[in-house]
Amino acid sequence: MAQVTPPPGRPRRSTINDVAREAGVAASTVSRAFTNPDRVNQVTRAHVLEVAERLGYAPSPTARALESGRSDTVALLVPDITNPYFSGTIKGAERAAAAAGVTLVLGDTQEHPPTEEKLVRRLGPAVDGFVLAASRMPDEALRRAAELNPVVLVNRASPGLACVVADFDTGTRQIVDHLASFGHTSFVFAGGPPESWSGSRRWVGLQAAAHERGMDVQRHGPYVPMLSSGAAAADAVLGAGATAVVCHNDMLAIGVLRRLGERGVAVPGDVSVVGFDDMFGSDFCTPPLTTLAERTEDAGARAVDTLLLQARQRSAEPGALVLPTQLRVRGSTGPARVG
Amino acid sequence: MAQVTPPPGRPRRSTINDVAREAGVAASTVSRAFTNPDRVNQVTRAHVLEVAERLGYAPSPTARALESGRSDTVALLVPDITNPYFSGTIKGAERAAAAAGVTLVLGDTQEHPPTEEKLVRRLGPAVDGFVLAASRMPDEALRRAAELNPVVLVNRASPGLACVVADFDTGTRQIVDHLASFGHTSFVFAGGPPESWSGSRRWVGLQAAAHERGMDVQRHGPYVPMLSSGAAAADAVLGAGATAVVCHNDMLAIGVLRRLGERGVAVPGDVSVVGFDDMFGSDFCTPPLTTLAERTEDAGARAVDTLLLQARQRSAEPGALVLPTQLRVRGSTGPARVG
DNA sequence: GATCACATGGCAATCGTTTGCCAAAAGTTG
DNA sequence: CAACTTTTGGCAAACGATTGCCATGTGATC
Repeated sequence: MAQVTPPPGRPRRSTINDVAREAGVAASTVSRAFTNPDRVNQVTRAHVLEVAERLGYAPSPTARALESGRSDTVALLVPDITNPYFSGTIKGAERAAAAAGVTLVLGDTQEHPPTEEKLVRRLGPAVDGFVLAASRMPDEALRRAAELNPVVLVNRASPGLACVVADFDTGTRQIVDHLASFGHTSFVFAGGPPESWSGSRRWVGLQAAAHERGMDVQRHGPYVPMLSSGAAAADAVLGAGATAVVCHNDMLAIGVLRRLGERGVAVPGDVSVVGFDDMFGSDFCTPPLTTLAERTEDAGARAVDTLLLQARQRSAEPGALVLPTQLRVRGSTGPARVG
Repeated sequence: MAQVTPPPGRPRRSTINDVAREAGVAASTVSRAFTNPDRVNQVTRAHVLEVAERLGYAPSPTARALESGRSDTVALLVPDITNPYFSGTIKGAERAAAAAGVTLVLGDTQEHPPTEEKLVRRLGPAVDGFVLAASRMPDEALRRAAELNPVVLVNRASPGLACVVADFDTGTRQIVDHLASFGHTSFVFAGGPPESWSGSRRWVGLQAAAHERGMDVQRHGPYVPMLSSGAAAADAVLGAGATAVVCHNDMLAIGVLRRLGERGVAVPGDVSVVGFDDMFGSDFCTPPLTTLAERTEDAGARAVDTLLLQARQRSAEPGALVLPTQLRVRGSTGPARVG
């Protein structure tokens, strides 16, 4: 019977069986040669590996996952991939995943809770767990997701779930101390989206610290954290006659800087500006931005590590890992103007 | 016989068989209800879907991939995830993948060809294809990879492979025209890594355009395209007494701007600076950078689209898709200083 | 040299789907 | 109403690995 000659297509990828046949052993032996070296004779193993190499064989993660239940894949979901703030988290997660020999699946939730839930549901059966960065999902949805898959949150907390968060309490106090040291007695907070967990933590921290120091603080916004929203925020700050503004994040802060520049307002002469995130670009805008840096790369890496721990050993320890923040003082803050 | 009661672990995810049993149909019917609606009666289908919903069933992409051969997953490999230049490509790829209902796996090759090859080999059996952005792999390795998986390159060309590239020929001519219009009669190119395909395309284009216009151009470098390399590049430019410098990319260009600022050199008064990429931040550095913008987001999206086309129908058309570039003229370029 | 343990390799079941094929049921046609 | 087509659902065989269990062969021990 003539073998069907496949038309000029892609050559079939060789499987464990091809290797087994070619090496004259059973498939199970090939499998063990790869995953369980002690279980097979050294010389057999060497031979198998040699044949595998020659055939260009690589084990199929898919088939492996199906049988073993582990996919050695973790998913990282971020609200907006393009936002440079998340670059660090992504990088860190990538690094930790690569170090652990695990594949990273990246999802963009578009700041949209339903999209996030849909992704979790779709990816769930195929990954070993989720790192949800700045998740917008309601607690209830998070709880449900965590029933089926290990979940670690980044800069978001939810009852019973492990998370990695920045130390906003200390960080915001540093900001307030810094402003106070320059003689500011009040400031404005230009707030971001109400659903943002980080945002509310920041506001709470700023209020508390301001209160401790007897400073006056008022909140404006919410503003969409984009450069273009900076104009509105800046104008509101000027309208309020404030000597300092702390912005929801650097994106907004840089937008504010721009607008102030356009309007001929001196920074920090007339108004001091502070941001959050120390995002890429914050050190080369004009003036360079004073901002509270988070260790986002660490956060991403630690989140993945925590997740893998949780997934491999089923020891679910829903602890919170708090990472220190650091105030980077640059040119956008200075002495309060008098009068 | 007493059923083994699982200790307080994660509840078992329901499978197609659970749904089938609960709905009183065969597993194949459930499968078809999801993937082949016409093949099953409307009311049966509705019932099955209802049961599936109730049980929180989601098909396992893993099992599906194993049988069907398609994983509905594509991998995007970039040299450096953190580099904001790639954000656009990543975003675009994500968008196109999401639109096609396909999962995106992200890999960071760390600008390291062996890492890239290892990733391709490891991920190969589990994905429907690769988008390789600014791949550093030698042509030969690319060819081998493309034998086993569909591959689409971004800003890299290789014989027989589909690619999406920026129109550097036109773009570089625009840069040169722009400089010439300001009276510059020569300029320096601060080059990037020699392996960079984009980099060499840029250099070739600049040379050709300069030659056409009778301008003099010399190449310095290579420089590692990071902010910190800007100092060396800037100093070299000053040493050469050039009136204009075109940098390998914006990262380097901004580094150059900084250094020139530190040294009290006026931009564009003394020296004009041009970059490539229109990376995030290029519009709010000081002065804002004149740069050649690529449509990176489009590139990522088109690459994924091309890849899926190639993967689904096995029509391998190794065409090159050339995307237009756009010169964004900002504050860093101006009239050549005289003398 | 008989006994035993251990190292090693193979058999076969399994993971959760998809899909080719067949059979039953339903509808159509003359 | 017989013969035929079409719709619809089920059976069972893959897909490519992993892994529990068993069989064999080897060397160690007494």
